[in-house]
Amino acid sequence: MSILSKGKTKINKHSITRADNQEKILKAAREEFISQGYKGASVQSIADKVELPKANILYYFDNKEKLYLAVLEQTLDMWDKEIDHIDVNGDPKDAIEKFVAGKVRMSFKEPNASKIYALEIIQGSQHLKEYTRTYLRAWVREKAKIFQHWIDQGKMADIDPVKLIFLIWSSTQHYADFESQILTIMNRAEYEESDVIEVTEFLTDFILRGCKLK
Amino acid sequence: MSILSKGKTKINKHSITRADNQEKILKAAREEFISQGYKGASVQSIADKVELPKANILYYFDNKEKLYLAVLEQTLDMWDKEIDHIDVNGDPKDAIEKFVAGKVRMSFKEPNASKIYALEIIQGSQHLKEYTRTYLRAWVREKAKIFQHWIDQGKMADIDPVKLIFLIWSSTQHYADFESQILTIMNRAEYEESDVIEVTEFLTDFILRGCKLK
DNA sequence: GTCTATAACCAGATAGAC
DNA sequence: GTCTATCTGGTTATAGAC
Repeated sequence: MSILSKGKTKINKHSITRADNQEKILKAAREEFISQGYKGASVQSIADKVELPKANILYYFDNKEKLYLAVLEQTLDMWDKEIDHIDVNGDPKDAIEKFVAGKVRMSFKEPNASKIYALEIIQGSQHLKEYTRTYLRAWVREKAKIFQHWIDQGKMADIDPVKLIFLIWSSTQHYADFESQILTIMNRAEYEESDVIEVTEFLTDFILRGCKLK
Repeated sequence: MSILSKGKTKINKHSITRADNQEKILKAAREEFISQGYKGASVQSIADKVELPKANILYYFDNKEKLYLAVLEQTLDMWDKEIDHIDVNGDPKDAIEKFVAGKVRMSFKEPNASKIYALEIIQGSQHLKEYTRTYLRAWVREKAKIFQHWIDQGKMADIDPVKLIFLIWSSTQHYADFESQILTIMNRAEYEESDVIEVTEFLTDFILRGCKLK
């Protein structure tokens, strides 16, 4: 079930090709919305990419705005599945290692998920205010509480847990969002598997030290 | 002189009001380009904000694309002035403290400069490829060399200097780019002066520890 | 359900008066 | 230099054939 809406998806004999088409459309739409922006994205151009008539796209998703919302929703669902759960019963070193590694892997494997989300937030979170106010705020407070618990037990440095979460988010997502800049600076055409490993090692190491866990 | 172009600006008796108008237009345009995206931004809406006829804006900047480029250029110039110089003769602790503090101050004082830049990079750096390939790449390599020098002297932890620079960029700019998300999560309407101080303290402290400088 | 053709709209750019 | 009025092109969305 989705995070943004609670609607049910009907399954009938047509739904296989339709679901298949919808997947392809969402992927193409995400690329188009990222490179051209919301207004700059044209439904025609998305239709061309998936080789379907423009009217079909609008038939599936009603209009451009709903298509964009579907892209955002799919992104949030993807993240929700992927984000490692920080368990109060574990120890902080283990939790941070898993959290950082998960976020780095996600940034390299699905950079577009991070990008479309970043674009939306930078432009003012118009479509995600409610999601942020309810779901994300609760998530941050819950995790911050766990970190604070560990701090109170003297298990890690006495630092602001919320700022720690922001630092982990930003430093990991940077490799997705600023991909084009990083590749150009390093004079490379694309990321390699070794980059994922090196960045994970660097960030876990650095952040653990910042938390006095190493 | 600007980073992107090397053109000269003529100064005559009309240039005072013209320069004044251009400043206002660029500020309004930056806001419009951020909230609406490049294609979504309308010259009419920028004209309305500065209370000038649309044709005047186009007369000043020739066309929408050149106006956007002027906004980017102004942003880069602003950053260039602001970014603290890391001096090879100084010590790493001092350099990082100044660098982090400068970036945090800039993020809180001029969030829109960071936002318009982030939007451009996330969307593929189309207009900044050349700037990144030449100017920014050289800047990163030069600073990385200085860090490496300090590492070789055993003055700080043996970590990848380029990844350290990326971490400082991302963790500081996050407070500008993700402003809307951070404020919503913390249930606040806007940043306060105390936030600048707290974030600066948190980040310098954390990063210095990551570099084994504390 | 699918697709073609078209309506209705809006934006950038410019011609030309002042 | 400044501004009004207009042209032109491209977009979403829909009506209606298949």
